[in-house]
Amino acid sequence: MADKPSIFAIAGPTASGKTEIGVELALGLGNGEVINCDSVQIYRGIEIATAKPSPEEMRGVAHHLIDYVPPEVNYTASDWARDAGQKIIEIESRGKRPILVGGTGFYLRTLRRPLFESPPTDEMLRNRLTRIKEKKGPEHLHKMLEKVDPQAAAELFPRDYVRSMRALEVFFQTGEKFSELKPRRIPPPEFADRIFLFVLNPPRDELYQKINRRAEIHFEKGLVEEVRALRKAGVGDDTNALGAHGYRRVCEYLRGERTLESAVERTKQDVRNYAKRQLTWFRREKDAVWLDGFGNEKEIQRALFKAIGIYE
RNA sequence: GGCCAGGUAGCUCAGUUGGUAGAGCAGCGGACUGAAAAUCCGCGUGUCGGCGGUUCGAUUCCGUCCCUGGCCA
Repeated sequence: MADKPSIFAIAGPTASGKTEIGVELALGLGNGEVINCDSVQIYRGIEIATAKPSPEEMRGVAHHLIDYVPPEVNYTASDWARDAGQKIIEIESRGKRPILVGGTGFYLRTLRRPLFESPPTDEMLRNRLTRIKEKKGPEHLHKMLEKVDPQAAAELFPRDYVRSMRALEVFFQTGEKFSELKPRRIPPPEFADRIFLFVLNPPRDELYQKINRRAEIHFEKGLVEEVRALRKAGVGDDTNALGAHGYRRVCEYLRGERTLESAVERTKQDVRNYAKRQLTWFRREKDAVWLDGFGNEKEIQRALFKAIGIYE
């Protein structure tokens, strides 16, 4: 265990400077390679509003799991955990150091503590359940779940249809109850306890200002045109890719459901609320080491280097 | 300058036939086991524009002043 090196993970809210400090760390280690841990940067073709690192920002550091899934595919946390796990092994086999960088807390948790064995999403079934939800309301799915798996239902809020739906899907696909499958944990991968998590935590008001500014820049840089082109190429409004921040609101605008101005404002709000939820998520990761500032600040970078024992 | 309508939570507003007030949004906290940039749960004290007056008691009625918007000069 001591013979294998640590794997560092940089997390934190959107716009907190994860990319910068991640690259800095890779360079500091001398042989680091970044593995993306962001559920949207995964997708190819969606660019402007995703904060994907540019070649200049990468500064020669190799980046993995970016731009490698077509936008019409719905990629999931378990897909990422599988791919990231393979990448870690592959990178280490070449004698390099993988660094996980990204703000999708669920992905990171799934990598460290694998989900229990359950079938992949059945799109047909999900569509059917979605139609039931739209027709009879989210609570109806919860009522259905109460009948087949009362224990799982008891742990969910009736309106939380995403979770009711998944529990129903698992039951219909396997005949087994979600609540009974849940304790059957898959053991964590070998590298799980070599992962050391750092969380950026900039001052809230500054973070929000940066988020607001960023959203405006995305629209100025042609976000609307990008969405138009994607839709023309056949990417559906209901895909994960076009559900991302900015994209989602632009789709509503293009469907005539809101004004362009309200799309900009609503996007800012979406991202602010999301940043807050990310912080809530990472507070739950008890082993995380918090870095109170933006990742592009020298002081914060020094704090990180000091914490992991790299001295300049 | 005159007339009218307003000034109530960070914003938009509701309300109190006089007993010091409440929604939405924002914001804050939380949950999260194959959609996670998703989905869901919880949290509402603020000189009710200022100053006087009437009243046991005024944010509510009266007077006056200030501010905003509209109309008329």
